[in-house]
Amino acid sequence: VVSWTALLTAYAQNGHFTEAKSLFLEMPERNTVSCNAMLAAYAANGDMASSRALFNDMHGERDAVTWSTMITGYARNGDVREARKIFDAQPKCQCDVTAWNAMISGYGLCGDVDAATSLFAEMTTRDAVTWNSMLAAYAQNGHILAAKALFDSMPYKSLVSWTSLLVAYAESGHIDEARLMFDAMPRRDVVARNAMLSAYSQAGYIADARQLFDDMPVRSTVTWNAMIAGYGQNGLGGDAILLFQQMDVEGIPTDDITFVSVLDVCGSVAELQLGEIVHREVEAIGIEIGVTLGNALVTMYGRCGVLDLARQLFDGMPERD
RNA sequence: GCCCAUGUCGCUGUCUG
Repeated sequence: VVSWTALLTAYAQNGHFTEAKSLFLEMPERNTVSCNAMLAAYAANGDMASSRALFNDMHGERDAVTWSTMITGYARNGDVREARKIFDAQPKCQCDVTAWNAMISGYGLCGDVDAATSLFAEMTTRDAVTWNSMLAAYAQNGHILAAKALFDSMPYKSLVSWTSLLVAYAESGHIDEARLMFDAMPRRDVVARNAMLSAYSQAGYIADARQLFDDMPVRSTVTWNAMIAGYGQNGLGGDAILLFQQMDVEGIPTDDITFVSVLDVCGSVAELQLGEIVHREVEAIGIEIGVTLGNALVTMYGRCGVLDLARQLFDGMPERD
């Protein structure tokens, strides 16, 4: 069961929902852990109805993970009310911090900062994630002052806390504050550096962004994506394209967002030829063209004036939003 | 008794703009 479940999760986390599902159905044996994994897989695929059906079947087989998986599933699929119902339906003796944390995050996600705050206040046992979840709820909903106040009162600050606040400053246009946070951080990882890189480019400080990029000891796909998007957003489409090509040369793994960013640049500077090359590359690599990539391709062709191709792609999309 | 599978917090993107 352990290896079947591990495989199921691997499929689900790489977007192979169909394979995950048939694996689940073919498993010789299922337990709470494998059912929990499938609950999460359904939720990641937006299928809360199936998730709920399985949850209902799990009656005596539910554990703490089951409950928090359902809470997160509903929250991420835009149904906080149902998430809260699940939260309230938990056996009361089950004081699982993770479920509380998930519920706070759910409220943060849907913008209900007040509900997050009161839940946070009710908690008697908080862990590091609890504090960070509350911080994120403030930070991601524009409550910068509240975020800062909470940050200052936090018993333990992790990289997550620092980065959350840094991003909140950057996105509200307080680049100097963001930079102060970055400089004051006790240590920095690749996520923190990526956040600062984006902060620079959002503020138009593209040279600082590039400097940071060059100085980074470790770069992730997100780093490259952020730099490419930064060039694009600052009107430096040529540099964006160069960087994309360098990614290829250096064998850096790409993802959907890489292609979306590059296609966006192609569209904005009407680089039809490169857009077509990227399109072919996407197909060559065999990435599935889902809504995200499909939208980017349609937009790119549209901006380049190739409306018939844009329309053809649109018609061929298996899913649209 | 211990180890291996599942859940909660921070970074990048397209349309609407």
